[in-house]
Amino acid sequence: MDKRYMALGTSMLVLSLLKQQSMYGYQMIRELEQRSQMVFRLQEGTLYPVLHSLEQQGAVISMQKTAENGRMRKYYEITSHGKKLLQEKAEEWKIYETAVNQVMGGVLFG
Amino acid sequence: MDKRYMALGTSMLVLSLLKQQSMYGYQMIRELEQRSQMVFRLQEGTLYPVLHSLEQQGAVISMQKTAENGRMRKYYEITSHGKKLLQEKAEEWKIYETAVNQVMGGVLFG
DNA sequence: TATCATACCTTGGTATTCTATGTATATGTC
DNA sequence: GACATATACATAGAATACCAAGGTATGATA
Repeated sequence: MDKRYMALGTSMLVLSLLKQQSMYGYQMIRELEQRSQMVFRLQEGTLYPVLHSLEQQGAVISMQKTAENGRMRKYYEITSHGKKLLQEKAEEWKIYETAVNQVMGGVLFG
Repeated sequence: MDKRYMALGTSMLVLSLLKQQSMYGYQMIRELEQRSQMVFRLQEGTLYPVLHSLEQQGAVISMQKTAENGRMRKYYEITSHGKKLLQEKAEEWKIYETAVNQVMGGVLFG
């Protein structure tokens, strides 16, 4: 994950994954890589603190489960508060995206 | 300026302003506010260090001028190196923007 | 049994931006 | 003339986001 770009919040991306389905941390890292075509390579040192923080805020809840393969996994589920938070962040992202493109204007080519 | 969002680099926005015309610092702050409809409210404590850093990198050059009103102004001009840098950043921005929208998918509404 | 992939976690550091502050000049207003 | 406001530059210190590097532990593979 490139520091210059991710400051908008790993939390927004994490919440948007969890809105679609409950997941465990390790899985989120793989999912983000896939869905972003390797643009977002989330580090564990980034993700786990973010998850803990989101749980403290009440945006997600966690449940320990033992998978078929015997491994321990900590599944995270988004709460209604988390959904509201995500909605807000998504709106801010749209505003931000528009503003950048407006300023960049002629520089962009696509 | 909201810390969560500007991490992509004030420098990209600054360079894109300077590509269009030479400007002095104070002017850039006003311009960015206008062009982004007040989304980007660059702080002086952010801008000036960025300008100094860009100058050190050779992405811009500065010239002191005294304006008609007698005020001192430090005009900045983008160099060819700066233009190349801007082009790179603009391409990264496009990649990043696409990736976010891909991950966000259903969450976005516009 | 050694190594790899999975799965969790924390500590310490760097980079970016903000807040707060300082200096100085010009302009408008009372 | 005095004072506030806008212009115009600058720096120091704090906050934040993210990463790099390390640790623990289990299951699968060779």
